[in-house]
Amino acid sequence: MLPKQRQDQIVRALRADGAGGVKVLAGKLGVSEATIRRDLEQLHAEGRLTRVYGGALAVDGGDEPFADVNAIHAEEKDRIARRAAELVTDGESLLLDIGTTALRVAQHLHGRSLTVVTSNLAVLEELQNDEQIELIVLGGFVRRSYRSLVGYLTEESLRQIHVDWLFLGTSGVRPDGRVMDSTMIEVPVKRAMIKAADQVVLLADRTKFPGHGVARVCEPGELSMVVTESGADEATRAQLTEAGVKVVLA
Amino acid sequence: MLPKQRQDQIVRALRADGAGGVKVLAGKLGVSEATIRRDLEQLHAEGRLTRVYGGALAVDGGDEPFADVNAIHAEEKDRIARRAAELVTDGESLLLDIGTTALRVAQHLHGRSLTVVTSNLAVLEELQNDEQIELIVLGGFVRRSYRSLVGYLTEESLRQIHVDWLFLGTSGVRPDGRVMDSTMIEVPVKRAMIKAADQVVLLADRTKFPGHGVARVCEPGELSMVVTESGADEATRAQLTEAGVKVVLA
DNA sequence: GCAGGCTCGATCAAACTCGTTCATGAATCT
DNA sequence: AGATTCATGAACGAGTTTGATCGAGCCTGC
Repeated sequence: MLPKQRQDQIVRALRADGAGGVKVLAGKLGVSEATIRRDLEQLHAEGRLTRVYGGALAVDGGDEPFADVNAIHAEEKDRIARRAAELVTDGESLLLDIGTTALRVAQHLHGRSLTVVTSNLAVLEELQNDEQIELIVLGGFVRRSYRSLVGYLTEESLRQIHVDWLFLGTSGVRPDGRVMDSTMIEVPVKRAMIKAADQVVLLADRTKFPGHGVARVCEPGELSMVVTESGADEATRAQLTEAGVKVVLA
Repeated sequence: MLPKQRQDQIVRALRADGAGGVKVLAGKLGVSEATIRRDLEQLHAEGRLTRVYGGALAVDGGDEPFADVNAIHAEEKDRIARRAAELVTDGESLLLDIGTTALRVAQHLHGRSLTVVTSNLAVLEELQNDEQIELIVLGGFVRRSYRSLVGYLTEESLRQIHVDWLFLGTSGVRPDGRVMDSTMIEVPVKRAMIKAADQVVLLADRTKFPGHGVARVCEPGELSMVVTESGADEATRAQLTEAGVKVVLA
């Protein structure tokens, strides 16, 4: 990427988020923090952003809280996401589900050569400026509360593609191994996603074992792998293993 | 290949990708980096691209988005966008094209009860938090430099929907009334958009009359209306009127 | 108000890019 | 045929960008 392009993207990223930390920007754009600092200095001199300690603010909407920049990550959930990201080899394609779980996976994909397909608007924002990643957005109706795309357009788009990996979130896994979800409207999309992937990986921290949900997404047999953590209910894990699902502890 | 041909191709490549590095262009065109540098120097002198360290950027010519330097005709372009937004009645659906022109229309839609369909990521960002608006995103490959979605997924999504209004941007309208675009890759998407709308409205400020572009988007007869401003070339306007297009001055 | 962790700018070496120069070969002119 | 023009690629020194490192300064929690 050209230096000028990178600087344009920094400005764009700040417009989207209101603010950005040096470390975050460096990760997003795949360069060192030193380079980001130099860019910020230059852009500040040009009046295209406001430099602050730890990062920069967008120049117009500069009243956003900067606290988010140093937000603390939920360490455990992040470990699961990191483990999931390690499963994928460069050059492969993956499908990221709706929800924060999938967003966390996306955060670990920066700088890698991958094709990412998603209906998750938070993932789109996260990876929008990452040149390395070929990003494909599924169509659909914007569901603001969940920052996602749903509906028949999404399902139709899924029928047009096929990927190596699917990373699926869930509201909970029932004791018999069935994967559940709390919102009906997402279920047809999740089913279509399962059909569009070779490997279906479920991401679920220990609080999802066992868990509830009104809508059944799929049977355990439809999963290839479950990434979870130690502390997840033994019986449910056994049920999954029996169904031929590989259970990985992050 | 002739030098002129090669230079045209460089300009075309930049329009498609937004920017290009010397090394990348040399590889693409099968010549040495020295030759590319000489070409870039010459094209820069002709104003057909912007030279930057490491390569070149596409020049702001067509309905080219997000180059940050478009504060020039902002006032006039905004008047056209406002006029366009007034055409739509609450409860109706509209399709917004790629580009800054469509983004400006979106900025005038806040708070209204409408269904907005788009493949423009800037429009998505603009309307994402507007509860009143039902927002539908077309699928597709993310084209970062233009903040848009393109490709067969986009076209396929367009086949699934139909809207009342389409607001179309352009790089220029030829003297015979043909609507042109500067980037080939957008054309199939724009054609699919035209098919998916009852009323096709072209938005074009006076600098687009007459204008050029490598790719033909549609014949004047396919348009329902053109919103422009006084000062736009009379002859071209007459040509449009003759083709049955209503020409509105903002 | 103190300690520990971050962030900062400065500095340096390595990698990259730039414009210039020169030699080569093809096409055109004399 | 010989001379001239022109585009091209290789080579080179100068200038630019980048990432790593380091000491100084700033923030936060105790």
